[in-house]
Amino acid sequence: MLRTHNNGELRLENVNQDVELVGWVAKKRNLGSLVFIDLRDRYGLTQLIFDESFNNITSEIKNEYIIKVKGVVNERKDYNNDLSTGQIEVIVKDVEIINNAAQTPLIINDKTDALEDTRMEYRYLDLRRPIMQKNLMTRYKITKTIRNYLDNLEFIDIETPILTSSTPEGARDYVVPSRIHEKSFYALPQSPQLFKQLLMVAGFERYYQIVKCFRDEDLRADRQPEFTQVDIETSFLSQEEIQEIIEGLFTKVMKDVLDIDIKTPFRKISYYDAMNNYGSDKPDLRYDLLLEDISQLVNNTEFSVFNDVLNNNGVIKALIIKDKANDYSRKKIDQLQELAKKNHAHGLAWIKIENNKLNGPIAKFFNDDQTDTLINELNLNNNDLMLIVADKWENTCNSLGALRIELAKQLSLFDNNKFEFCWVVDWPLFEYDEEEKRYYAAHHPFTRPAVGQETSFYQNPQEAMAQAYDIVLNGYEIGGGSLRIYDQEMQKHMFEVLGFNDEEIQKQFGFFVNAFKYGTPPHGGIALGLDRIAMILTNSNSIRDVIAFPKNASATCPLTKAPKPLAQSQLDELNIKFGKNND
RNA sequence: GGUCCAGUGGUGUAGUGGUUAACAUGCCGCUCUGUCACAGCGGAGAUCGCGAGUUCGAGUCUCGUCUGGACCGCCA
Repeated sequence: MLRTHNNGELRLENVNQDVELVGWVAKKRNLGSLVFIDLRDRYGLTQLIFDESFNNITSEIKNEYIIKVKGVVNERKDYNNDLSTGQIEVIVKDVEIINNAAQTPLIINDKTDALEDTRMEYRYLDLRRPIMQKNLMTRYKITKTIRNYLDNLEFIDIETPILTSSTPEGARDYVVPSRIHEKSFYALPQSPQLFKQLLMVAGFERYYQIVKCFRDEDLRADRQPEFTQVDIETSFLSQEEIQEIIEGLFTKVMKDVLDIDIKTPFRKISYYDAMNNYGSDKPDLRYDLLLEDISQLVNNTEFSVFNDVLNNNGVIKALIIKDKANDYSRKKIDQLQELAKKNHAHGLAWIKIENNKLNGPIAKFFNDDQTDTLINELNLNNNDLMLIVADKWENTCNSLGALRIELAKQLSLFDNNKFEFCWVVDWPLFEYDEEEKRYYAAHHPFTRPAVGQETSFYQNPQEAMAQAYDIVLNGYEIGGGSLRIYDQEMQKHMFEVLGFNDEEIQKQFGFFVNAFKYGTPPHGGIALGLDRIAMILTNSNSIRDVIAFPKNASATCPLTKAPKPLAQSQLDELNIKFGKNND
């Protein structure tokens, strides 16, 4: 052993003990005949002190060198309250350089200001920063807690294949060419959905897996092409029973990881209420700032945009920002308008309340009565600002929802140490694609229709609701689940609504549909996004900060440079040839 | 596929058409016995992502291109 203690554990009670420490040189402070070195390992920092007899060797020691020291623990003259070991130091009696280090391209410190690009290229150095170590340890704590919790509830961890079969619908698949079977490909799973349902058919009753999933779609700050899902499936449980299990899981995670007590049961909000009130299907409940439907208050103004929208089944909604109109200049409002347009609003109207009157470009369309109605019904006061979108329901909600989030940031409406969970329930079963003139499954094609709609969902698909539920934390969708169809006929109808004929069903999902013949239990489950959960619990801005080796925004790995071209011999073995124009 | 932002010593930034490209940090050297973002003094280090254009003159303006980031589409 190179050490008797780690760099985070020595305390006052160790004073006068002989110790041996090893670690990386985090910082050297040279005061001439007295040199301090902060020695770092994953447990923390310990201050070493060298007298002038070590001058030859301390001048040789640079940042990130690995050194081993023998010494005596000493009480410091001045405590450093920022360090767990801040009351002691080690007076060095002997030192050995274990390894040297080149100048690092980034500063190994929580406060590094290296850009993401540099951090990714030298990820192993980035991960040496205490904050990143803490993030990954938090992630580990989360998975460990989840495993313990589920193990105690008699869930069993079963692995499902990574090399599997491509399925239509859903995200683009990552595919892997088969060497043995020419012109055939495996697909990497977008989720173990079908396998976990088959495990229910098999009779395991309670399954979980913390598993990598793959989707070949464009990335975002909270989206990676490979990501980790806590995949859970149960038999014979109701939606409420499944939700209780998950609420228990998060209660335990929040307690064990952050020592925070959360309240259960979580609020349940229907999809339509979430959209109407928060302008999002994943509402951030840490603050109010609700969308107000003002369609009925402005339905007889002279403003043609409002009238056109109302005549075309659109809605007019507003965000009311109390007592902040003076803080919102024309320029700032224009920026908000850009954001609204990005989210598919045609425009953003605004009204400021000044001297108990409406002010702004559209104020002139309101007569005195309409003005009074608006002010009274909405309890408007001077210096209030109204941001108004008039559009199709979905566009109105979504664009104001985006503004709500932006305004909350600008006005500091939320506390980063607050955690507000909720369930979003009562989802539509289908979405209709106007261009392709067909229905798509809103959740996935194995979702059970709501109670009472089992027989009619394929006659009136547009009205069918799903027994699906998303779990939302602080405005992020951290999981989604549903009760599944377990009736063979119903599953067949589902595929029919989605436009599959018998032959296609057999070809794409035959193995799955056939399994339903042999006694399939009622079942349902959920998949939780581990990366997002870890991102939120570590207060990170991106899931890349809780993934050891993530891909960058263009889906490449800056460290290994993947994906890369293959050697010709490999291509030959796989029988892959490129066309003349794209070789 | 689209929109927007960025690219300047090792790292992160400033530089808004005009001298020798500035600052912080890191690095190197010297001084210093209580620092902990140590301090002080000195030093090295950048053909300003790449290519073309406008101009007497381009880090700065234009076009193209590459790279990175945020978002929209997409993500059942």
